Amino acid sequence: MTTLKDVAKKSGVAVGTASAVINNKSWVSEKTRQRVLQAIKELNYQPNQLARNLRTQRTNTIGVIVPDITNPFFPQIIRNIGALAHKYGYSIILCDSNEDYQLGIEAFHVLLDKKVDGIILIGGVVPKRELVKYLDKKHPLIVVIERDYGIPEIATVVVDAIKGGYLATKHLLDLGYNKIGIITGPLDDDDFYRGSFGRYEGYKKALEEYKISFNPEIVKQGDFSLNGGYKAMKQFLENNSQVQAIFAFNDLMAIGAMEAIKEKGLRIPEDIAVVGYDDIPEASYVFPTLTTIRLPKAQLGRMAVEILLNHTKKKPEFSIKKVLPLELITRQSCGAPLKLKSNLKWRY
Amino acid sequence: MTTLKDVAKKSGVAVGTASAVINNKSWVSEKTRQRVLQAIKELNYQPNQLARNLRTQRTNTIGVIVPDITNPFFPQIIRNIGALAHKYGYSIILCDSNEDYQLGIEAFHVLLDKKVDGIILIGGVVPKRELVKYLDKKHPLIVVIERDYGIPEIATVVVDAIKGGYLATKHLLDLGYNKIGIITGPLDDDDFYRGSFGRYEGYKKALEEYKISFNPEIVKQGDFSLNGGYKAMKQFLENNSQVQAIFAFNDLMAIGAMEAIKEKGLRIPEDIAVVGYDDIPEASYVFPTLTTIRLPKAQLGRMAVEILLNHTKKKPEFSIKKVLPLELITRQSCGAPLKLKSNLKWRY
DNA sequence: AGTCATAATTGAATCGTTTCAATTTACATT
DNA sequence: AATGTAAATTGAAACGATTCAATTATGACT
Repeated sequence: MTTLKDVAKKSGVAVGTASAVINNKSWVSEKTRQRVLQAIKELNYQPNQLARNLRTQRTNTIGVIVPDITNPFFPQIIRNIGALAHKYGYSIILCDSNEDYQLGIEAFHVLLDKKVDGIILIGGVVPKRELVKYLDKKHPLIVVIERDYGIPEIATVVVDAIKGGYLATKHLLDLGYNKIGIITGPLDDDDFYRGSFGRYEGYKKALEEYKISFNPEIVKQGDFSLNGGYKAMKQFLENNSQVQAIFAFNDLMAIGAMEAIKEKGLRIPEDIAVVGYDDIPEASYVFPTLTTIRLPKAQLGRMAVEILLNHTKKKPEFSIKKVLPLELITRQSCGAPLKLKSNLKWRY
Repeated sequence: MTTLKDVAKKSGVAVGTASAVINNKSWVSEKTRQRVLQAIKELNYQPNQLARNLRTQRTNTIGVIVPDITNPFFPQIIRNIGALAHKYGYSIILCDSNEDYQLGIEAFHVLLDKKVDGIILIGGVVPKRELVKYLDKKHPLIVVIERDYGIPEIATVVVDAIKGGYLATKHLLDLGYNKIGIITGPLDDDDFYRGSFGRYEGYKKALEEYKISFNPEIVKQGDFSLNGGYKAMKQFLENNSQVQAIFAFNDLMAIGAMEAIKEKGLRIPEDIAVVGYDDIPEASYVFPTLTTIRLPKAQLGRMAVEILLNHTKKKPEFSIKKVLPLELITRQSCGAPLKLKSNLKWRY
């Protein structure tokens, strides 16, 4: 291993000077700079990052925790985080909490241990109570995507989830569906609906606007997974709940719900319409294609990185919160309900 | 920041002893061990990993490079790598090369720079010529998943891809399809078919067995992406190539091909049958569901980690290669061709 | 030539651990 | 009590960079 000392010796300067060249401090004379550069090349010297990390207490690494890497929504965000971070010379340590708070907390501590320069939390991967414990201490900057903990020291990048929930529900109401079941995220002790709260509020707001009373019996809890959506939908179907449409709080659950509906021999949207949330790529190639709320995935990721790296030297003294826009994407899984259309019976 | 020195002072021992306690070396007496532990607790001491890393030249980190994190095949592997690594106290630095050799090479160098304890390459993310450059130098252990570079110093975990290609093709041949087009991975200057070579061989082997001559005109190059599959299929359809079935070298391209086929108003499998490769979750919920070759994704990931961590202290002196089993999963996208079935015309 | 400000350079201290040769302690044996 | 051996403990030297106060060189100006 060749070290800075070797470089210094070879080029006949002090290690401090060699270091200055590497970090191109302006005060090194051109002559010595060239000499050092030459030695670096000849010795094929690579600075040891570990020594650098120890001395500077920085790692050029940011930690990312995602709730479920197999949910196609997240890779889209991760890709953008990774690409932008790379551009700025940072790497990412990725942790998958598998929708499990315990794993999320563990991951959080690992990242603190590793002295990452910043942490990006995607979704509600760490419970609020755990997070607040670390705010008084010297902690790396934390940015949360798609979850608003309401903690001023933590930067937040979200979409207007209430509007999202509202748009999805309103779309169904406008088409004539009155009994709209919802499949939410996991209910939680101290973090209500794990951040799917906004969608929930939006749903209720739309109902209110259309003077339809909220019916808690057609609210089922999911877990943001395909299977969770499938199972929740099964409950709707078995309970003879008579729902005319379903608003699933993410696309994966929507697709799971569609599986259950098709399995039962019912048609989408003629018998039951479905709306999702996220707009993952799959939404446009499942059958029928899924109407959903599109989140700006690339922007969410990039914005989080921008915020993090802009404040990595010194913490911002004001609280940061960005709200990004979302939009309704209309596809096949919604349509006017049967009674308003032809009465033709046809099964898959 | 409280350091080991503080702990040592507080408990009245030398720092060497305190260090020994932390790394629970057996020769520390129970009495002093307790004293040190007590001090650690009272001071709420956390060892500084960066100092540790520098001193030991180890980081408890493994680097992972994937070709495309938005391809659902990879998150399944990543999850398993991450989970097992975490269990053994390791974190992963994830790099997404976006199917771009240049980015793959950059990622590789970043990982070497960061002094990761090992590197897992998934698929052909780094060209062979780049890899061999680093074999004479002191490099971390490298394990490659789903790609056989044929370099003894590099550990390899693959499936029997020739068998995979063979099974997929044979299945179609058995159903009566004779003209089977294929959509391969990217053709490459120095890395032929970027590791999709095995599937290609298997395809040819099956044809041979059925005495069907190989026709290079029905071989199209894809890029392992949905869109790549879509475009390749378009070519087949526009060229009036008369293919009766398609074997796409991964599921994503197969799904893309299905989109093109459906868009053209043709039926699957009645007009054109499709087989994929990987068995991503989507294969079972697209329409029609996709017949494919299932790869043991969890096992691939876990095996790579096992190999890496078993040899992280000292390099193995023999070359390691594991071949895992795969299987054909039959779903709706294949069936006997039209002439052998009913002649009913029906379009989507 | 002398003075002074500025530009370059030096090298020891530091970051916080682990490691290991040297030393001390404890205890059994004669 | 002396001796020998094994068990505990010590603390200085690494690991390889960055930082910064101190020093030296350079050149402009009188």
